[in-house]
Amino acid sequence: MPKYVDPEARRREVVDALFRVVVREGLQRASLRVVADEAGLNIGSLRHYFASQQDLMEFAMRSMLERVGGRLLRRVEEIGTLAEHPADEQRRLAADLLCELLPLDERRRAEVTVFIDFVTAARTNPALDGLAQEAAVGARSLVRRILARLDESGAVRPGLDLDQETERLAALVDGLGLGAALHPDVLAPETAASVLYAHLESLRPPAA
Amino acid sequence: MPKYVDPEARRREVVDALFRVVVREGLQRASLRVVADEAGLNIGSLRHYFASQQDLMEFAMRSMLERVGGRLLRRVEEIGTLAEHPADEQRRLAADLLCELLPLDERRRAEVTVFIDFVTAARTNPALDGLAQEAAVGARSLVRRILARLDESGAVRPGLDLDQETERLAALVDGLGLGAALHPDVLAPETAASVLYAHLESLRPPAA
DNA sequence: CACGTTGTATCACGCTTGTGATAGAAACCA
DNA sequence: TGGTTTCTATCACAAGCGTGATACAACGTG
Repeated sequence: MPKYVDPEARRREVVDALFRVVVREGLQRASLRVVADEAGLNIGSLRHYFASQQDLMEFAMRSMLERVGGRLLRRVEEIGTLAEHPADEQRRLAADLLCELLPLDERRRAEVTVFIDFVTAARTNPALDGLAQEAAVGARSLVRRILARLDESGAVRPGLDLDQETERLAALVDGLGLGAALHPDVLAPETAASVLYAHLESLRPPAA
Repeated sequence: MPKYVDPEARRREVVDALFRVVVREGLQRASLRVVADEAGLNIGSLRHYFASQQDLMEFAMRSMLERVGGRLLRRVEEIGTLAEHPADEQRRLAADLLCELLPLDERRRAEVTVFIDFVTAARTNPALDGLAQEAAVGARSLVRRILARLDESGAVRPGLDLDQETERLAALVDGLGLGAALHPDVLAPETAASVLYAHLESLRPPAA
């Protein structure tokens, strides 16, 4: 009982293929023909689902951001109200959450890698620039919310400049992700994670 | 009295042209023809100074790293023995130095931008990978040396894990540079600098 | 059955790419 | 001056690119 192909599923397959190509050979090698091959599709079929190359790129980047963003938001949900946990655990949970943005396994490594390529490409590609901007704002908003919760429940030193700390933490995560993704030999992913945990520990209130 | 062209100067001109193209349109658009045009040269002339495209890319990346690295080392020299200054100023000088890696003016913005493009390209370009590795190691070595000096002269809290703090500071600078270069509207370069200064202040010894 | 939609597959076109080959001008040296 | 090296300029080629056009099978629907 054959049916029409689910176009949404097809698009997802194509995007997955594109991600594999990007991880393996970089965004600049992700031409329509190469992506089509990787997806086991004819270029004509691929073009039936994506009107143009720009269209594919834009859709792929949006998909990536939605996946990562969705995962993060879901994890925020799971944690729920941080205030129910002891302060040590609150900071640990916050770090766990942000570890989603570090290349600690194959999945996350792929996501970080693809993210880097798209974000840098967005600088000179107007079609992607809006999404990159969105991602930057969204990431800061998430970090800010985490810090605010920690602050409200007394899991971090009082009187912190949350705006400043948001930028510091966001930049730290970006830098750790970048370093661990591009130079795992120089910065081991586990080291990156431990630095992140230590950073959050450095925000804890004084012992007395 | 015409003389033979200084090939070294010519190569430098070509590399400068390449940098301009990369800043303006991205590394991906920096083809031999485009770079030659930007340099006001014929592609044939360009190829007289660079055997191949890979050769040009490699030479350009090495040039960039030497420029930035040289500037940093020179500034370390200028500062000399940090221990001669009061602790507050030592930390400020350290931050000043690292600000060389933030896009605080056109020159630094160009350098950071080109750096990002080359380092990400290096991931899938074996010819550039060694240089990128070198840069990553060198940056950490520099940061480590700065922190060690601050530590020796008591300008930072005693008992710090210098390895950990090196990675934290290096990642922070990377993240701030990346954010401010790619999304200056979201992260103003001056904000990035102030975050960097604040970070070093957070390492100061307790008041008592 | 017939008809419109959806999906797959190919061809051709114009363009850009890196590169090999070549020719000739310009500069230097003997 | 003649000869060698340095430099500029151009052509041709194969390869890859995005894309428009088209043909045809597969499918769902009336």
